[in-house]
This record gives sequence, structure tokens and C-alpha cells, in this order.
Amino acid sequence: MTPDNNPKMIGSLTESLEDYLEIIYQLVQTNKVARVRDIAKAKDVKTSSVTSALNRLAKEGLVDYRAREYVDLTDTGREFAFRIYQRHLFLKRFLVDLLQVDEETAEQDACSLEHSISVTTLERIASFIEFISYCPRVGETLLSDFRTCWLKGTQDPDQCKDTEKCGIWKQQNMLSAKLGIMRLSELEQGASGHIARIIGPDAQRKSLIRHGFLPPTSIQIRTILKDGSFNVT
Amino acid sequence: MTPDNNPKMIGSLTESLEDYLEIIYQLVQTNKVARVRDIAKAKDVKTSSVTSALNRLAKEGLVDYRAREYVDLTDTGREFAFRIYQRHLFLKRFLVDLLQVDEETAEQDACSLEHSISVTTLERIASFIEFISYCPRVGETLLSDFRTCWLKGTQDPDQCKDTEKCGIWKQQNMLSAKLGIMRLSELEQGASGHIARIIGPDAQRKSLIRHGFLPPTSIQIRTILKDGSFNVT
DNA sequence: TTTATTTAGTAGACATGCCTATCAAAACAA
DNA sequence: TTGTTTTGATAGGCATGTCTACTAAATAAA
Repeated sequence: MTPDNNPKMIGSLTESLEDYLEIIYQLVQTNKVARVRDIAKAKDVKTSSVTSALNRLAKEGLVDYRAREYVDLTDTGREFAFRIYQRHLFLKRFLVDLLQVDEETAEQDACSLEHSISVTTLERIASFIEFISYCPRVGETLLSDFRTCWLKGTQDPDQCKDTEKCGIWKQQNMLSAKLGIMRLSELEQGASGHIARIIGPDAQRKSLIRHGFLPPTSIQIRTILKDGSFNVT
Repeated sequence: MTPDNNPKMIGSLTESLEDYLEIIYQLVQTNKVARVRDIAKAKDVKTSSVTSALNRLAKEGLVDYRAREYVDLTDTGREFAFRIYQRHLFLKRFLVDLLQVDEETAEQDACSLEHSISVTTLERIASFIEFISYCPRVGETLLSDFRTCWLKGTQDPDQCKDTEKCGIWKQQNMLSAKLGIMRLSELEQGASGHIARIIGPDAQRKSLIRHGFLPPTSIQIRTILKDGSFNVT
């Protein structure tokens, strides 16, 4: 039952069981009790699946469960569930508040990411949010600028110091987002793409531009040489 | 075989099969060929598991595979693998470059997040990185400030406009990171924690402070009332 | 060439986590 | 009280994805 034996386990629980715990936690919080029917509905599974999950959780000592009676979390189970639930709330806030992801997508993403993201990364996100929010060196309008200029593309001349420049980056941003922001060296033989931006030392950049790589340009890799360089069309 | 039938499927592939595709892609890129043994080693499974995975992938038309012969990706398979690989690289860069997560953790997190994160969120991350990097309204030193002041806690007086304030937030940041940045209302009965910061309308904040909630303070929830309020110790 | 080693494939077992079909108990009404 | 509906449990099936144990082919060494 250890993660070593079962690669599907993240900590000591599978994703599915973590979901069950989290659902039970929320049901107990709001309804005082968690019924099998409600759990099934929340997870969009049949009641038979819930019964079997409850048995597994009971065997692990995480839920207090006897057939046809109450369903409640043990202290250990509540601790577990609470931790997962916190992750969920935190991730969702990060996605919605900072990255401006829509509620529904954020909810879905939080649901899946909560199981696999590391504590280290969670803490870094927390630090970054706090930094953005409270460091006196960061402008007050950083997030609203992001929303206004980069996502909605409002480009209000009164709001933006440098509308023209911002407009240019905005366009290229959309392009590279579509490409998944790949590098030339990451393109495989035969692949094609557009050059959105040339990043690197000035010399290297100028050399590329001399060869005609002015963004935005369509390219196709013909052959990849042993030293990592390549011929393009 | 559709995601409807099988809840473990993200798009049209399971996480495991996505991993296999990605591994094969990388092996073909570096070694020209992908041997069963190398795939097994990369995924830390036995060769028999690889064989069975290859059969499943072949049935889906994603790998070109005949027993005891070569293993190669089909065009469709390569497309799939490339997309997953891009996500991986992109997420890793986000974690390392922006959030300052260490290489190893970033690699692990990228490995798991790549399967479940939505395209919407990926695009938002891309936009945010570009915004941070190129918007003329964002200071040049934003990321280095984050690294220096908030993560390493250097607090070089010459570097920081407002060292004292920054130092305060820094302390509180660590605290709230440990707590998972929870809200009072998210604490369950019997739970305890520290108050790191009071966020909210001024009136509400002052009312809390009047009751003695000056951060940082240790609290413990005694009972939770029906209206959502609670008694604390 | 013959033997030994490495590599790949097959068969069968097992846990997870779903499902359907069916049965039992509890709750609600007539 | 007795039937009906809702709810929960059980049995059995199935795909995924791993494993071990064994077999077969390919490769390297003697």
C-alpha cells in the first residue's frame, strides 16, 4: 500500500481517494453529515463506487464508516482532507486572482493540480503572490495592468506609459502562446513554425537577423546537424 | 475508449500513455531509436509493462511497432508527444525562471502537471511571463527583487526602497506560507493557527483588531455557529 | 561454432476504480 | 399498516497498468 508498490499513489493516497476525502469534508462542513448519495453526486459516480471507496478509506483509518450508518472523517482523515481542500482553495485563488483564469476553468484545474503539485511550488506561489501584493517596489497597478493591457488588450493611452511598445508585445504574445513558446532548437526535423521573437546575446541575434530571420517569419526545419545547428527553409 | 467511459483519461490518452509517448519522443530525438529497454528504464518500469503499453499505443495508431523490430512514433503520435513535451518544457521554465523553484522539484512537478493543466491556464501563464518580461510598466528588476528580497531574504538596503516594510512582509510571508494562507472561516472546529494578516474592509478589520486579533496571534476555534461565525480561544 | 548474456515478449496475477444488475433496508405515504 | 420510493450494499464484470516468472530471440564472447 506504499507509494513504492503503487505508482498511482501521490502521498499515501490515490488521487481518487483524495477526492473522496475532500468531498466528504465539504459535505460535513455544509450539511453536518455526508450521505453516500451526495458523495456519489459530487464525484459523479455511482453509489456502488462510493461504497467501495468508503471501505478502502475506512481500512486506512481515514473515515468512520459502518454500513448503513453515518459517514464521518476520523481526526487523521479530517487533517488529510483539510490539507487537500486548502490546496484547492489556494490554487484556485492563484489561478483566478493572479493569472486571471475564468472561474470554471480555474475550478477544474485546481481539482487536478491539487493532487500533484509539490509543497515547494505551492510555497513559491504563495511567496510570489505576497511579493506582488506587498513589496513596496512593485507597482500598485501590476495586476490591473496585466488584465487591462495584456488580456483584454484595452491599451488605454491614459493608462499605459508606452502604448505602442505594449501593443507590439501584445501581438507577439498571442503568437508565441499559440506555439507554446518553443525555441528553434526544440523544433524537430520537418516541423514548421513562426519566429515570434529572437532572444539572446546581441551578436547571435544579429547573426540570425542577417540570415533573414526577421520575426514574424515562417520556417521549416530541413535537417538537424550533429552539432545541434540546422538547415531551414 | 473515450474520456466519458474512462475517467482516468485526460484528453484521449491516459497519463501513463502520455508519459510513454513523451519518453519515446525524447529517445528518438537523442538516440535516433527507442529501445524497449531504454523506455523501461526512463519510466522506471519493467520491460513487460513497456511491451503492453506499446501494444496499446500501436492500437491507437500512435506508434509504429512490430514485435522485436523498431519502435517509432507515427505522425499523429509525434504530434501528440511534441505537444506534451512542449508543455513540460514550458512548465519547467515557468517554475524555475519565474517561481524560482529548484531544478529537481520543477522537473518533477512539470512531469505531473503537464498532464492535467488546461490550455487556458497555460496561455495565461505565457501571457503573464511576457507581461512581466516586456511590459514597459513593469520594473526591470521585478524577478531579481523577488529572488533577492523574498526568497533569499537578503534585504540589501541599497537594493530595496523600503527595507523595513519589506522585512516585515517577509516574516509574515513565511508564516502564511506554512499555513497554506488559510482564512479564519476556512479553519475547522478545534483547529488552531496563527493570524498572519487581516485582509478586508477597514471596518471589519478594526472590529477584529478591537477584539484582540493583532497579527501575529495564536488562535483556536472552539465552536462554529450556524451563521458561519465562531468562538475562538 | 557454440555458449553465455542481454533484450524482448507472453502468460498470468493483482490492485485500483469504475460500471451494471440486483438485493436489502429505511423513509415516506396512502 | 402496508405498499412505494429512495438510499445503500453486494456481486460480478471490465480496462488500466503494474508486477513476476518464464520463454524466445538476438548479440557478444569464448
